[in-house]
Amino acid sequence: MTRAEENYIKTIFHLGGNETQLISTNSIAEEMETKPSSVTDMAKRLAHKGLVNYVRYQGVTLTEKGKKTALSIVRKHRLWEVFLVKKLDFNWDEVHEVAEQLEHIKSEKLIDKIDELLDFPKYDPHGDPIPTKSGEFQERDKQLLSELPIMAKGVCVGVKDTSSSFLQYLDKNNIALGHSIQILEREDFDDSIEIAIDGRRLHISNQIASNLYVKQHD
Amino acid sequence: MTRAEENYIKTIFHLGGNETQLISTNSIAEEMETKPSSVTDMAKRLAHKGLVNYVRYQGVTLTEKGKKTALSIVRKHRLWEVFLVKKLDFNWDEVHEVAEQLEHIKSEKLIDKIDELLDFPKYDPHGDPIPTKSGEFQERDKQLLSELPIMAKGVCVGVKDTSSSFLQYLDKNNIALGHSIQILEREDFDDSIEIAIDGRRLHISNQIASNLYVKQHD
DNA sequence: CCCTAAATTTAGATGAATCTAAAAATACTT
DNA sequence: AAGTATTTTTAGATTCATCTAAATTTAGGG
Repeated sequence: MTRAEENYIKTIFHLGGNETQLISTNSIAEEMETKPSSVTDMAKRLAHKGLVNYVRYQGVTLTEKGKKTALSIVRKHRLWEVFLVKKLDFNWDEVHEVAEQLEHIKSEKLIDKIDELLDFPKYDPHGDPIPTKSGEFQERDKQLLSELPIMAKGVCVGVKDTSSSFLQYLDKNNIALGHSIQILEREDFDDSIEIAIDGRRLHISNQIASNLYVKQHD
Repeated sequence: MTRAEENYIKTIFHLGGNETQLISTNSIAEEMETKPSSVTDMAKRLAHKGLVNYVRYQGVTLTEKGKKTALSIVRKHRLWEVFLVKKLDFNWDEVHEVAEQLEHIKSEKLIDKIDELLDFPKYDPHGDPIPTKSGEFQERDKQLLSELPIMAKGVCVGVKDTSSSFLQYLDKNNIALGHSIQILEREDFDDSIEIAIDGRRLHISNQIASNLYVKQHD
């Protein structure tokens, strides 16, 4: 598999690879910042290799083989992210681009050893689950903070946006995975919310709240 | 820089990149298991980028910029090899291909952190020196075991051949870097030698002896 | 249900990296 | 010094991954 092929497979997976619904060439192109015509070309190539089902003018879905490939890449990406944070003291906002390169290293032994060195982590630094070696993978039970009812409590378990600027905002405001959050008030006008976190009160916009995942508890 | 360009620069360096003498396209092609015509093409491209001096029908040498690039790649390769052996328990005969991929990862911070994690090693698992971040690099004082005079003693400091089969031969016979070796006898007929190592006596062929580096002592 | 707008694909071009086969330059040899 | 052998380069083709511009298909609105 070439690097480009792997990147397409990964993108298709992120765009809904586990479902049966077709992913449009346009959405792939947008996500990858490339042109739809390039996606069409690649869709044919991937279909030829048995990694996707391609229906002209409709879109693509991953085959079983494609899903397996995607999970293996996602596994590598997320394990490398954990490695960078835990072993090399990278901050969680600077791991993405490097992991983007490391995920293409071809050595089963290498990634298994990294997994072992990290003591088989279940989640990456952004709270996303890490597929197992055998390809098991389950989304965590979570919801967006913006969807939590008023007065409800939850633990911060992940982020939707992983951009540097968002993660740095969270750092600056001392919001980290594992923290408990309670929604105190919701402003009707702009859906901004007042939260309690770590004994502090904080006012955050809806844009922030709709990029933070929490797991509700009582 | 593309991966192919980096690989050419690295090969030219290994073929005598520090000297002023021109490296022939043929020797590069042979080393890289590619065709001379491909090398010619790439030589032009690299010359255009200011990484090599290319003289038609004569060969190439690295420019200062090319040397700096080569040292940076060699540094990455050797640091990754140390990482694989020291942190992930790879054997020294299985690190080469993986390091060959890892050396192309583009992140200055990553390699500096790896360097730090390993406590700034000076030599890779095969005894080759690791260039510093600033590009300082000096070959170790060493000679081939086959060139040591009779009764002379030396410490094993490196290997010339890094193939799996050679390294596994050394493992099997308990010859490792750091061991002391004395030459007891040399057979005129085939230049094989009898050595003392670790209080054992061992008979080794000239082919083995001429792939093991030692530093002579008294 | 037709017609336009949007999405998608085709056709043709480009650049990187490679190859083969033929031509050119250099090196050897007598 | 001439002729042959070797090395190196050129020319032309191929594959991957991409693009632009034109053509085609699908979808939505009156």
